[in-house]
Amino acid sequence: MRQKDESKAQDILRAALDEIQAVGLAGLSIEAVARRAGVATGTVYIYFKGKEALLEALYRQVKLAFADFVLRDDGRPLKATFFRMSKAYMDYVIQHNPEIVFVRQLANSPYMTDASREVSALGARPVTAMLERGKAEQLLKDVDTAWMVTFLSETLKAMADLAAGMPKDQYPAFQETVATLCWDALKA
Amino acid sequence: MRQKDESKAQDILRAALDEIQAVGLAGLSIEAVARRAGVATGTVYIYFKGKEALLEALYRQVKLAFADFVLRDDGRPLKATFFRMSKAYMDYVIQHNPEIVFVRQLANSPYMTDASREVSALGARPVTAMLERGKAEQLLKDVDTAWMVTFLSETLKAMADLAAGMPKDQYPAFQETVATLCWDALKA
DNA sequence: CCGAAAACTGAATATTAATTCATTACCGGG
DNA sequence: CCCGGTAATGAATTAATATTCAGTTTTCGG
Repeated sequence: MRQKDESKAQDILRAALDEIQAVGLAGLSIEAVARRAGVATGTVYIYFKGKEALLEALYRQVKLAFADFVLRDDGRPLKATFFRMSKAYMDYVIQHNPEIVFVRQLANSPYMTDASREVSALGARPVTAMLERGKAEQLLKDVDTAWMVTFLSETLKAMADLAAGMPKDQYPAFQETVATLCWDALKA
Repeated sequence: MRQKDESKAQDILRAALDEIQAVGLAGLSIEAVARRAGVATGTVYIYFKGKEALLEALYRQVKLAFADFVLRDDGRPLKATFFRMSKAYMDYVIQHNPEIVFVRQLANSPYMTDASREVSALGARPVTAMLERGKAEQLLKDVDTAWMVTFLSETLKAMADLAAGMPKDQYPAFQETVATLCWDALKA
């Protein structure tokens, strides 16, 4: 009996991501996704129960890939870890524009399910852990961790956007500056 | 002959805004807007050419209202001014949450037209002026002003969002905390 | 090589929602 | 108080697109 080709599921997710960047979540059609992935519309329904399930799977994949990219707290001195993670975060935003666009658009859409919300918290886990350690070591302010996570995530995201159209040679200095602003904001 | 009731156009725009907050731009239907505004679906088309025109009119109105919202640098010591403006900015975002949500969602959607992009340009002047003064007085870091403006605006916007569903009595402390984070980030 | 089981197809169907329009309700002037 | 005209209505129309499914192709074990 013939086997499902799992790389096809990847093709479809990738096609959906690119299509969303092109026409937005509101303008996304399964037909366009299928065409872009080089399969028939019906095939999409073999790999995903429906549009909602497809978007949920995509969200999950994007968020978990992100967590991998930013990497775990490696136990080096907090400030070094903080800077490394902050810079990695900005790198990710710049190198993965379609993913960022998708996540932003899904967040306040009717496709945002509770399951996706859970995955989102999971993706923020490494950042959360690092900030908890900083608070425990009294190197960071005694401020609600959830507030800090939002502060750091949203600030880095917004600033990385700013760097999108910047000459490459200015970027390292920019990155250092932004990480310093964030560090100064949160340090005790 | 019967007159068009212009307050009805306002009702429809308001209903669209609230509906978008409830179901997102992707889930917006004219029927739901009409129901919320207490008119028939056809009536929407008397006041707006179509869905796209409605959204463009709404965007224009929201952006111009935001531009009218002026925070003056009153010449008091910089830190006091910084805190007052930061808090006022968050107040604005909280009091106009539906508008903020709408603007964010439209920005990454196919409804974002060039006309809307033009309307968007105004607004950050008072913040810029305050930051320039701080740099001149050497109270703030010597960092590109445009970067600082983005940092402050986007951070305050993101954090104010977080406060949207917070018990009222926690808000003043939250506001103070966030303003302090931003001050510590930018101070020399 | 064959048969079967599952993948794959894409046209047909169902659904959803934007837009239209024939009809009715309402207002203001004569 | 009645009439002309516009506002308002909401069911019908149209358009787009999500989903299904009967038929076809591919793969794989024997």
